[in-house]
Amino acid sequence: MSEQPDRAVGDGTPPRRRRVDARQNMDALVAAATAVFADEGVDAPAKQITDRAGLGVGTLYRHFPRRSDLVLAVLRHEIDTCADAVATLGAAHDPETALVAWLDRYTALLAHKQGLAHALHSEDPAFEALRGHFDARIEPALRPLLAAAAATGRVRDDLDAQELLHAVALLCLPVPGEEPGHRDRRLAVFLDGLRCTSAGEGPAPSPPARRPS
Amino acid sequence: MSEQPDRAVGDGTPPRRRRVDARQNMDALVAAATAVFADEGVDAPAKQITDRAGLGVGTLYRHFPRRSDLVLAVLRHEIDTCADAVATLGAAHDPETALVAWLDRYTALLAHKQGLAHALHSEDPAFEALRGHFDARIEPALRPLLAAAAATGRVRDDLDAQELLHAVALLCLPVPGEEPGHRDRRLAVFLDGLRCTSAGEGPAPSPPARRPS
DNA sequence: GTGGAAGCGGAAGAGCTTTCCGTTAATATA
DNA sequence: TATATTAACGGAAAGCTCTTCCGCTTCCAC
Repeated sequence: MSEQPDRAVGDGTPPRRRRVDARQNMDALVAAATAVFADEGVDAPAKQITDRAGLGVGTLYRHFPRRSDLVLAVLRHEIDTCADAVATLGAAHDPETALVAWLDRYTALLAHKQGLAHALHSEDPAFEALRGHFDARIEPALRPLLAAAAATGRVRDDLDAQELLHAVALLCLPVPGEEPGHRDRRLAVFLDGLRCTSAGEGPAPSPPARRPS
Repeated sequence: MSEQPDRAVGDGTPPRRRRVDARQNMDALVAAATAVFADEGVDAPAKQITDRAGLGVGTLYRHFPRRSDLVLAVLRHEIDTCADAVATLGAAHDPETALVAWLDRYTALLAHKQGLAHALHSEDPAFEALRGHFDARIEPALRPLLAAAAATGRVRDDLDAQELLHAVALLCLPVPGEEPGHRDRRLAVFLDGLRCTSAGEGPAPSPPARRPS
């Protein structure tokens, strides 16, 4: 939640401030990356970012050794804001309404930040830190809201917060040639599935899940 | 559905047979690719495939200029078999049961062939041919079955075959650290959403879809 | 057989990520 | 202010990939 500290913390390391030019360069890189990611997605070449920031590649890698460190720096604030929205919505609406409204907020984040949904599902270990922060902030925020909604009996309770987040994120992935409305429609179908089960305790009435091969 | 012809077809091109060594090499490449894809997914380096086949990279690119040409050669038979299963299931069951059973078959294909689901959603133009064949074979097969199921009134009719295929394929994508059962559970939720709407004509009762930004 | 085209192999070129280290310049200290 | 220290910079270079290209080889029709 906090930015990287400007001082080394903990055990007796000498208290040396981070150089201010270093801090400025980091900020310039984040600003450049924000612009480039918006134009070309999170897979844009590193060179493009460093050129835009007027810095060398070495500097980029010094501050952001893995790609997700940079993506995370760009998105940290928005991810946190999305997580914090759970509390606001939960206070203003009944649990079911709040859940749906928050999921709407969540899909907006995924849809608006081109490449975020994709990065979250990348097998590439370079994106681990991003997934880590995402899970650490979003999942704990959603959990109580989902539990409250399930307690009303109008939302199924056999899916945990993690699964719900993953499912929705998958459905937000862009499909190459598709029309714009499709994403919303498949999300609507999924949400209906999330609600229509009236069973309070037992397993969902859908066909038994197949064992994965 | 058919393999590439051994003779040039159509307009007056001279009728020259494909050389038999070329044919053998193509087969060797497909066999090698099948093995490598199974081990490492469809993104495995080309070198690995040619080494396994004992051929040069030039030969690979001569026969399969784009990656999806190779993926397609590896999977063509299984995709076609899956498409053909629609007719069999449709003849043996009522439409709703047949639809669910076929979707089960479809998810098995996506889950079993590591990387297929991912390749289908890749932005990379190198996978266009694969998507093309997929859409050309699978979508027309599913369409009448979905229409029949919708006609029973027990399956919603506001989603076309293409959208259904895409949605299910997205939900089949692997999520990096997740437990095996999750995929089946989110599919089950989606299927419930596909069924629970009793409205015959009107739009689904879920909240209005937001415009994508 | 033999001529010519189809096909082969791997070198070469281009693009990318990531590392490394000589140089530059910010900061602490006097 | 002057100087020593060292964090931080920049870009060359290494390493990986995909893709193209072209001289050489092999097959096939005649």
